[in-house]
Amino acid sequence: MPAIEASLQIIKRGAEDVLVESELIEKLKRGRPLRVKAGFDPTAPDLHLGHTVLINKLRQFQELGHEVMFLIGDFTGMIGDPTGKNVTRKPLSRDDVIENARTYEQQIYKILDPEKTLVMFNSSWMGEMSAADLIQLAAKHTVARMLERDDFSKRYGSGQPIAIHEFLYPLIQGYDSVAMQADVEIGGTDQKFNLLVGRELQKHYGQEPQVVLTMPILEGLDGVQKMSKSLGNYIGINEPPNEMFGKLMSVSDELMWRYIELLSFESMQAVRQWRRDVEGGRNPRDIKVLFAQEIITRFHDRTAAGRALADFEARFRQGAIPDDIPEFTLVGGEAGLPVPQLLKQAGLVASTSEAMRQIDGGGVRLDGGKIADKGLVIAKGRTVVAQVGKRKFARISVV
RNA sequence: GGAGGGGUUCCCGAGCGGUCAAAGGGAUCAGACUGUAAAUCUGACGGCACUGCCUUCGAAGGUUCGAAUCCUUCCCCCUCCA
Repeated sequence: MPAIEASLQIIKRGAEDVLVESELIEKLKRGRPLRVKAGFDPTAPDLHLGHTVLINKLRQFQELGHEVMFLIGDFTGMIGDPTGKNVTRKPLSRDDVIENARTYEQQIYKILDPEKTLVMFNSSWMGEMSAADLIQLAAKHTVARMLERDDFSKRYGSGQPIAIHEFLYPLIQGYDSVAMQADVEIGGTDQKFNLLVGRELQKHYGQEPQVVLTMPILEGLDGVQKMSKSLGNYIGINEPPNEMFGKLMSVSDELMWRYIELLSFESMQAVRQWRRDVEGGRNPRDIKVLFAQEIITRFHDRTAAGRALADFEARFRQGAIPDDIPEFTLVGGEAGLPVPQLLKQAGLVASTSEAMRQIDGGGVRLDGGKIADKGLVIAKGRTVVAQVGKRKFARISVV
């Protein structure tokens, strides 16, 4: 195992907070592998780069010889969230959870070492807890302490509803640490409160409290809100190389540095050099390209990364149509298929109304040429390449 | 248990019998400019068989020639008191 000081440097890289650092040093000094916990929601099996900030950190722990416990919070997922606002969030069945877990494994092992990763489910201990046990657990915390949590106090203060079960979630998450005997728990900064509840509960249950390590939350493509699937501002790690490249290139210059800091495996020295280059007049775009190549190589491979770059250059420097675009065969009437219909059926727009607006706004091209006539009909037997905006393409045959 | 306030289109938020598919802002999309960056400017922003028609203002009924706006019941949220 590497020297304590070196380990500490790696662990702290990019981290927001280490609570409590002296305790971490104590734990490291003992020389045995630490049990490192990180919890994930069972409902979102499509991982995006935001999730990988945490997973990258877990990987670093593994490289230092520690044991990673990847916790899937299926218990709460199976209860579902009865809050009125989230009606879409339906309870998950046992099968859903297992399926999701499998998808998780598939994805996280692009980063983590399967040999050193333990996948766990909190239903295995929470499922056996009785109502009496739960009340006992709830008795270990007070409402006042719960209201210390930032979002609770804000919501309470501004008259937003808080359902009782929301108070239970931090307790359950904290109890997971007890059941898992975690030495370290990693989470986003937004999880800080919950992670600290784990420390409290561990003390109550006679365990040494875990060290809490928080990682910054990665902003989404908009640069403002956190990256999340529901906000649509994410880059999924299973996305095709071209998509990834396009999205990474659309990241703003300021945000780019944030992404590099939290997602790149480049050394700190290399990143510092990039910064100096840009300050000295180098186009930030060049750095973005290098970074995008690294990420695509991580989740696909080097060849795919190269192809994505070449495709990108062709498309946006020379206005060419990309190679692999979705193909559709649509059924038209006697006369053929009106363009708004065609765009809608190919999924390029959400409605024919939108299609018409896009045509009015000059955002629609057929075979590379802008069209202005909303009534245009594509005759049977023709094949056209339709384009809406800069990035949506489809090759459509009308039969 | 009692008293009061409130639920409007993706979000915030105006409207309080006709001129309302509903002001304004944000988000979003498209166009121009670019480095598919930012900023800026322009336009759009419920749906459709689109010069018209259909469905929206918590839900269901009702009054009216006409309702997001008035009435009734129900559901949900918040505040204060207990």
